[in-house]
Amino acid sequence: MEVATYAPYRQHTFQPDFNPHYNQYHESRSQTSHPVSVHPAMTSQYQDVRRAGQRQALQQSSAVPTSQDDANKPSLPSISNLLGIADGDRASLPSQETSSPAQQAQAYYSSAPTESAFGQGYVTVAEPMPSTRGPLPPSPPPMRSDSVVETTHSPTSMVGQSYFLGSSLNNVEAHQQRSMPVKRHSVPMPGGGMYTTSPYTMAAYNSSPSAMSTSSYYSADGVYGMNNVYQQRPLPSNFPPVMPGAVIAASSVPAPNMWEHHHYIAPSSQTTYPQSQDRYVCQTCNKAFSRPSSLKIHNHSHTGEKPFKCTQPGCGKAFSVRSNMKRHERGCHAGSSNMLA
DNA sequence: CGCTCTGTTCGC
DNA sequence: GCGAACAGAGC
Repeated sequence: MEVATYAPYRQHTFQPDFNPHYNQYHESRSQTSHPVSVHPAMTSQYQDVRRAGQRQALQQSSAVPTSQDDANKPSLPSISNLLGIADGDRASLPSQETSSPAQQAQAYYSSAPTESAFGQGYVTVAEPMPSTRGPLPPSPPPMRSDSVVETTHSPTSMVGQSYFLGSSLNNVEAHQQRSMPVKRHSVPMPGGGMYTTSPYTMAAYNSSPSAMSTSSYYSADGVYGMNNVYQQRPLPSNFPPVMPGAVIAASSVPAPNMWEHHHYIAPSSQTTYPQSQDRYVCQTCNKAFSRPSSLKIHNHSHTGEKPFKCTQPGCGKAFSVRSNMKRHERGCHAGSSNMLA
């Protein structure tokens, strides 16, 4: 398993999926107005990755490079090390070698992200990743369940990380669930636009309830507010986001218990990460927001609630966002005689 | 300092 | 034209 895991890992190094921090940044708007944050860049990257990731995920089963291929490919140094190790292991483990690409992919996801820092620590929010900018790159569906299982093994100390993990796991839009067309969603997570990811998300949460409860999944403490909005408490200021680099470094060390290493490293890397910005995660789609009000509004998209009704007499249109309603009035009823204003 | 409101912007 | 998200202004 470990060997297989490494190879895939490399491949996905840049996928936002694994980068909770950015994942969050959901979607990204290719926007322009966020000069300061890294998110935009990450976002665009993320989107690209996301799409590519989806394709990749689909292809992964067939496209997963063999260990040898990986060795030849340029990769992060740490990964190379891992690969080298993995290769060595493979020599001794023929069975793994023969494993199908799909299996490898699966192994990769499950073990890397979840078991180890990837899943939990690494996913933290630098926000965004699992914010987003979150939204993230696509992670193949198959691994989720496995990864979850792995998660259960992680130490409770990972709590904060776990929280993010959830958010990062999928920023899958509720659309999927609702079968509504997704727009920009980004997902912060791997599944990115992949609707298939939604299942993962849920699977991740549900599949290992015990893990969540025992591990003190951050969201567990959250409370559902009105409109099904999940009210999460802001992350602790000292919340330790794990840097991917750190994780990689950790992973580079061959160890039976990967998560232990990650756990160890995570703390040290905290200082390097910016405080998480998106502390409020939509429980439905795992999308993270920096403001509770944003989360509330976002929740309308899931509930279908449209509290803002057009004031125009003949217009019964309703909107989930007040500004959209105003826009509507300005644009559609600008000339209307009934414009009170 | 944190939140809500509002306007702007992006993507469809 | 509309849904959705973000950032700034104001409280």
